Amino acid sequence: MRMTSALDINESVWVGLVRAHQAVLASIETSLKEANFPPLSWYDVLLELERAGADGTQAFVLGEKLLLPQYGLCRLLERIEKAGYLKRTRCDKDGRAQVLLITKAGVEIRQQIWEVYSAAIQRSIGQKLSLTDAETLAKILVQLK
Amino acid sequence: MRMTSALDINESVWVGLVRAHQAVLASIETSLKEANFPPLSWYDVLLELERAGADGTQAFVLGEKLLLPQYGLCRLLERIEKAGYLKRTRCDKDGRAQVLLITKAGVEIRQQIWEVYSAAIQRSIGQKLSLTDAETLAKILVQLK
DNA sequence: AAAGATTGAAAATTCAATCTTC
DNA sequence: GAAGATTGAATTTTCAATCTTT
Repeated sequence: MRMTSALDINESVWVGLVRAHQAVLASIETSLKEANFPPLSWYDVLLELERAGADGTQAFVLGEKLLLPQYGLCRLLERIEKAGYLKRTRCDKDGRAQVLLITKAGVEIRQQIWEVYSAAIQRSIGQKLSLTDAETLAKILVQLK
Repeated sequence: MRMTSALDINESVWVGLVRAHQAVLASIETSLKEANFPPLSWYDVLLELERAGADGTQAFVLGEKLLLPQYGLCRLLERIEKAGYLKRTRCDKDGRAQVLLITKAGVEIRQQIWEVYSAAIQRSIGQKLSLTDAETLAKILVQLK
């Protein structure tokens, strides 16, 4: 009789990671879409800008944090700005760079999105895992970064 | 002193899931791109077709397995067929349906992709987790489906 | 030249139909 | 009418430049 090899277990982890990620993500994106809210990527941007406060954030710093390619960030910011949730301004210190500021409307939508978003997280994670399994999971996942 | 609430832990799980997934995925996609191989979605299709054997697979069954929307599957199959890795044929039993067959070239590329793919999995998972952590992780992730 | 940002064109994804067969 | 598949148009993503400032 054959034992499960170390090779197989890593494949199982990957398959599990893909399935779990896509299940939770689908649940979240469906909730957002039903509420007529923008996609999750907008939330990530708005949260970072809100955390940065009145000084704003440099665009390229945001890009590094969110692991977005230059053009990806640029086009994402274009759309969010067009929707009125952020402002892009030239940086005083460095003419090449941009400083990003969240608008009042941006703060409001971020809060509204969070209500739907966090409820979806509770539904798709909180209701499926025991507290101890959730804690164990969070601890192990950190090692994969 | 404040305890971590059950609410917070679920957020941590979600953040961990997103980060871990994207780290491993990035490693895999980078390896595939370096080797000039098609994206991962092609692999999933080819693997299913290879498993199905000489009888092939009905397209809509594949779509359900891979959780793809009708149009998404249709356009994916278009591209893979155009690359010569599968054939789409009308189903005898049901004129609405399609039977998919992997080609010889498809079998070959699937095998080549797997060599790169599995190596990337070992690097981004196997080298970061102990065997027991990997086993625990796989077990807990299944519950999130 | 390097860093930060932008853009045109191509490819992929999505939405909302539509088409064909049952 | 419903199931399976396709398609036109719109949006988003990607690649490969290009532009501006340091």
